Amino acid sequence: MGCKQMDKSKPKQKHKKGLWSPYEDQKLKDCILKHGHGCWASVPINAGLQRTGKSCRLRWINYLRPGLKRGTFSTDEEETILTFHGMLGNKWSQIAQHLPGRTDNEIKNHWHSYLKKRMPKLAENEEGHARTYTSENGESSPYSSMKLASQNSSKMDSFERIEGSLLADTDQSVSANNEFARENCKSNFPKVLFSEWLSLDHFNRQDFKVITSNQDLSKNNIGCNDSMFQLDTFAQYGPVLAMNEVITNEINRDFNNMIQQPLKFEDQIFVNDFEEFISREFNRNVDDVHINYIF
DNA sequence: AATGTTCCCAACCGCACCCAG
DNA sequence: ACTGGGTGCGGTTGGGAACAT
Repeated sequence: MGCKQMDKSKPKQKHKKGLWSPYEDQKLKDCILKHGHGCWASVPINAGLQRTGKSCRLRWINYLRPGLKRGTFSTDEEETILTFHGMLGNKWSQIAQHLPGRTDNEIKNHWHSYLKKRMPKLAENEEGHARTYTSENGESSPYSSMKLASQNSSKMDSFERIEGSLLADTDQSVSANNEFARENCKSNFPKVLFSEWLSLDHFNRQDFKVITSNQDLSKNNIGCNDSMFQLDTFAQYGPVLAMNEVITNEINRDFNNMIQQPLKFEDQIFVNDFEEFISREFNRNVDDVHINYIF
């Protein structure tokens, strides 16, 4: 860690609280777009904001970060929340990893506002043949047996494929899941895939190559045959981005300048920069440059 | 229209964890 | 081994919008 930009000799500033103004948002956004966030404690100083680094981080993650979905949750998203809440309990950040563009805070709020209230109904439907599932913290989820029973659903399939080895190795699937989630948080599991302007149908071993800050990995070609979820094979390679090989060589230098460190979730801002960069440099409509998030 | 109540969401708070010194 | 700073997470709260009376 070690935030070298911090000036510890500075007298304690009175930090502003409460809602963020559009002006503050812009300042924070500009600052992070320009410098990245690096050490959050230094962000308010760099941005000239009278906020704590913690507050800046929260504002960025929950509101300003590119790629965030706003608006109401789809039925599919709600289903996902219910499914993973049944498995993980109140592990909002882990649940959020399965809902691209949604934040843990948003999911948590949605849960308390809507989904929790639906639980009694779901539980009623389950009455009589409920096999209560107990999460790691001892919470029982009356609806989770239903969810667990639906492990053949596509969502569960994809989840299990990603976590397959762990789940297969133990009958303590809950702890395995949590262990995986912990590891997943710590690891540099690929967070983003540039599919560029090709559809995923074009996604194959020839078209794509891995770019990484790790030189040892940069030689590897990694691809997949048909679906996004086979990208779990990427996991073993650490931080990766995949993109059309046609543009790879041309942008490699600029890309490496942009990303000096392994990717973190918050580094999606660089992705956004990169998207603009591609569209500008290669005369593509920015709408045709697609980014797919992998969780 | 005025007032009271409920609901939702953004943001804060406190704690745990990690890591460098 | 200990300490202190930074980060991330989950619980909670406060304010404002929407709704009811």
